[in-house]
Amino acid sequence: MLKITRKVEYALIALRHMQLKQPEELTSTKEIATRYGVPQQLLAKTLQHMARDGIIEAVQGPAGGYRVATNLDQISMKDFFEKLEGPLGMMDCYFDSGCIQIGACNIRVPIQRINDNMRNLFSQMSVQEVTQ
Amino acid sequence: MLKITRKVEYALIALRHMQLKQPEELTSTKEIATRYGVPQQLLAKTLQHMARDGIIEAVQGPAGGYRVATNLDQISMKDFFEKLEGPLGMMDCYFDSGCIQIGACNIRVPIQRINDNMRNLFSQMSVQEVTQ
DNA sequence: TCTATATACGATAATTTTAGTCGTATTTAA
DNA sequence: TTAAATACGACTAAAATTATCGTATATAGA
Repeated sequence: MLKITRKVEYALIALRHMQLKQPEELTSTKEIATRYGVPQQLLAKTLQHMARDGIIEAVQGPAGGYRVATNLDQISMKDFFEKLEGPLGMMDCYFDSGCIQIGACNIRVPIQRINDNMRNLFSQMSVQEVTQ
Repeated sequence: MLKITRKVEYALIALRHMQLKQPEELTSTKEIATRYGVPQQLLAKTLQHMARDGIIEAVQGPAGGYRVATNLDQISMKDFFEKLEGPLGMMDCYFDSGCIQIGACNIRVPIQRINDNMRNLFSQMSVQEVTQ
């Protein structure tokens, strides 16, 4: 319960690794995969995902790789989570209204309150804070 | 990601339902299951679990049921989560040290920081606040 | 005492989500 | 031209979650 996914975990590992280098320096998927013992293909997809989202920048071809593209101070953990995993809610009904029981449900409002607290927590935390 | 389980969801529904009654009044599993369209057997196990933990009190036999046993003001959402689901960590390595990569891992400390924030959030939130 | 209705609980099955792999295409430096 | 890198959809495997089954125990009320 309340666990982060490997995708997010690998993304954070990669970002932290890249931040230890010079801003312009490139890092390949393979380098991170072997360094941290992480499955290369899954990591690759995660890095491609982050590149699409503009968090990192991709350079193709041999001697290519990735580098941090954004000021990680400007992106919150909430946005980071949502870019990688979609809407951040402890229950699906926070966004969906697909729940049939929604009329009978007696905890929708309370759960939203908890959820707001959690979203607020991660809104105030930058990726920089975590990976620095 | 970062979702609560049905067990916790059903537990909250049950607690909130019981709080709408007089303190001594009993509520059966069936009553809650039919009222909120929740699977009775799973709810039953959850209520039994809460009874073992002293959150609610069980009365056996026909016309039996459950009632709230604790002052829900005195129990935090963190403790509530942990009673029902075990240790509350966004990554297993927060508690376990089974991770082989633990030496190479570069985000253990950062993740612990996030985790501490989340545990702190739920430590300061009482069950009463949520279910009142 | 018998019966119906309730809790107690371990074992197992079904479902859903997450994690990981495969195959192929594209890019580009050397 | 080749080798090493990113790009990406489809598929498979594994794990976690959710739900059900079967049986035992308790007890109020007829």
